[in-house]
Amino acid sequence: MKAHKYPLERLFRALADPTRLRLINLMAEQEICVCYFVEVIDAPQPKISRHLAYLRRAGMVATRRDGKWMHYRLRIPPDLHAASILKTTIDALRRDKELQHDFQRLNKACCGPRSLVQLIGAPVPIETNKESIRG
Amino acid sequence: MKAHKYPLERLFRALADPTRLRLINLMAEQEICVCYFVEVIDAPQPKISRHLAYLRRAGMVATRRDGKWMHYRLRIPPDLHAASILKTTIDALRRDKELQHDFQRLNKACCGPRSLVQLIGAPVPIETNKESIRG
DNA sequence: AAGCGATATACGCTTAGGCGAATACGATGA
DNA sequence: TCATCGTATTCGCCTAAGCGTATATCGCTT
Repeated sequence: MKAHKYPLERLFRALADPTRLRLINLMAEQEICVCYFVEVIDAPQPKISRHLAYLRRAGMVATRRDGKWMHYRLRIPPDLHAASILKTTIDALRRDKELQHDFQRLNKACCGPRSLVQLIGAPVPIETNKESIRG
Repeated sequence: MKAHKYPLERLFRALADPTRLRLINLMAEQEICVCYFVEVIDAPQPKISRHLAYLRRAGMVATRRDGKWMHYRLRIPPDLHAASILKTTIDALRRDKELQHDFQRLNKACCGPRSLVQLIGAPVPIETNKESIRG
C-alpha cells in the first residue's frame, strides 16, 4: 500500500472498490468467516482474500483464527471523523438492493439447510460491533 | 472515468487523492478561482486543472466563468449519505495543520498586499455553500 | 509424516490514473 | 485580427492496484 499524505486518503482508497464495499457491508454487524464471503459474493477465493488483505493493511479489519477458519471483523477507526464516515457508509450500503441480497445469501449459507457440502461444519458468524457501529 | 458499481464508489475515488482533498478543503466555504488554487497549492497549473476536471466529472463541483477566470465551487451531493460523508470529510480536513496553512496562503493571496504581479486584478473568492455544507 | 481443507500469497498481465511537458482553447484588449 | 492571459487538454511515461491462475502456507486429522 502506498504511503498516504492524509489519514483520510487511506480510508477513502479502502472504500473505493465494489468488492470491498460488499465485504464491509457483510461485516457491518457480524464477524464473518472467509468461506462465507466466497459463498455470498460468488467470486474466486483469492480475490476475496486479496481484498481482505487490503482492508487489513489499511487497518480496517481485525482477524481471528478458529482452526482452519479465518474470521474477519470491522475495526472502528480511532479517529472520530473516520468512524463517522464508515458508519454513514454502512448505513448507505444497507439501502442498496443488491447488498440486501448479499445478506439474504449469507443467511441462506449460514442458517438455512446446509445443502452445500463444503460449508457443512463451517463456523457460524457471531455478532460483533453492534454497539459501536450502529449504536 | 470508470463506470462504478455503487454510487459511493465514485465519491470515494474522488476523495482518495491528496491534491483533491486540498482543493475540496479550499472550496469548503468559498467559490475559488483556479489561479488561487495554483497559487495556494503551489503546483503546476495543469495538475490543478486535471484534478478539478476529475472532480467535475465526478459531479462534485460546479463551475462559473467570469471572463478569463474560472471559478469552482463544491456541489452538495443529492444523496443524503454522500452529503453527510462530504461534510464529515470537510470537518476532518479543517483539523489538519497543513490544510490550515492552505487557508492562510489563500487569505494572503486574496486579501493581503498584492505583491504578486500575476494576481493583480484577479477576482476575489465569494462565499458559497455556507448554509448547506456547514449549517 | 502425509494428506486434506481453508486461506494466503506470488506471478504475469492489464488498466485507471498520477505526473511533467507541450500544446490547444477561449476570452479580452490592443 | 492578433497578441496575451487564464485555463483546459493531449501526450508519453510510470505506478498502484485490479484480475485469474497457480502455488504456498497453515491447522487439523489420520
